Amino acid sequence: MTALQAPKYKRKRAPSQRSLATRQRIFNAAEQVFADKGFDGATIRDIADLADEPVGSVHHHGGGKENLFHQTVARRAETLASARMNALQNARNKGALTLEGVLSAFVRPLFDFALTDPRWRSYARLVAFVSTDKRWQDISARHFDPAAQVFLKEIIELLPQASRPWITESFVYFVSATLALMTSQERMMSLGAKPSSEADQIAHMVRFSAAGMRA
Amino acid sequence: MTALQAPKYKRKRAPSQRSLATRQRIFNAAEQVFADKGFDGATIRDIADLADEPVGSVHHHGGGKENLFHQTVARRAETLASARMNALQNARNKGALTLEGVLSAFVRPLFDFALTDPRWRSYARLVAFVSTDKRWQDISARHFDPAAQVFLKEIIELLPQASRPWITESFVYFVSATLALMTSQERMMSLGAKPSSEADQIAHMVRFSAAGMRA
DNA sequence: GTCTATAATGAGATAGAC
DNA sequence: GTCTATCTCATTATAGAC
Repeated sequence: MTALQAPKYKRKRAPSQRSLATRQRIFNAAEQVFADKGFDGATIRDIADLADEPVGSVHHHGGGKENLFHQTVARRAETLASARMNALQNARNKGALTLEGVLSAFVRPLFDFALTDPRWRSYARLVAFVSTDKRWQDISARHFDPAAQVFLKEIIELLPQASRPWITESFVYFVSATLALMTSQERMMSLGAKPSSEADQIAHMVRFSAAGMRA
Repeated sequence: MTALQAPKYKRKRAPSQRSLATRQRIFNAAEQVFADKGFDGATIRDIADLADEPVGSVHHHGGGKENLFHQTVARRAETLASARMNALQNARNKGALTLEGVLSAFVRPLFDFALTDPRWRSYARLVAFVSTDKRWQDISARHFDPAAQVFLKEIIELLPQASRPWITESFVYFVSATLALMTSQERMMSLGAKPSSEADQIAHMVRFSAAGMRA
């Protein structure tokens, strides 16, 4: 139940186009509902309604609520990890790496994706849920930690005078600020900030975190 | 249902000692269970079991799940807000305010309380839940924003050259780092940090945030 | 105020016709 | 693969004896 479900032993034949389409609609709906209400707050029925599918269909494709959740997170994880690694490589190619460059490479892909596909915005909130709930630590470790480790290593090289725990703790604060950026727009406004443009906010957050790490 | 329940119109007589005691045990249990599992994940039965009280009793004292949640958050909110204001005043009395001093005054009371009463540790996690879930924005605005506004104003005076949105956004990152400090111990370890002492971590976090704000 | 029993609802999951 | 109907269980909430 903690492992991702193994592929079916032998698939008799390839899934039909229609099957793939409903499958996608179900996962899109699951992504949005889980992002909006969290795992416990979401119900299979919410998802079924949003996908405009019968409840049984959600079970069929998802294999149960928990499994559906796993798969929903996993679906875009690889894409995100690759994009982050690519961004890091691009930053390297442009000359000497800076701390800001590394942090940007970690953050930007998520927001760039969201610009063209709003579904990535839901996925980002979903990532926030997974990252903050101890219950999903396994998922987090499997899908997000590997990339985090690479970035962490890069930061350590850029800050040779800083201690290892300092950098790790700082990195966690950086990630939490990233999640806050994705989820706390209302909170900022309730504290009286006129909303800056998102691009500005990202730049701010990166600057904030980089300065914090160098302290 | 969004407002805190009004005090009973006319209480016939004062609650007995025994009643007050069970009431406290119920709220202590609610605090812990809500902090561990969140609002949706928690059940009245979990709370009743932990308090060693019958389910009906939890309903009687709590007035329904949502009301119980509100009250549980409210119970310590005033104490926390006052302690923060006192800490700020103490910092002022010690001489010129520094940014680090202001941030410490905001963060430390929560951890100081937790040192002598572990229940405050649950409450801290509860605050994290409330602060990150849009659904509880009202509670957050009522109980935590007033103090936040005071601290925000102080920070604005200390950083006259910084823009208002910059400071607000930075403050949100600071708060998110505070919450991460309270909830992400495991995450830091899974990223390979040996745990620093809590006092060190708090000092780190304050230094990180102050440097970020000044950037 | 306390506690037992029970109502009423909504949840996840499954069986089986198509 | 799809979809309807149903099962089973856990939940919140309440009624009413003590």
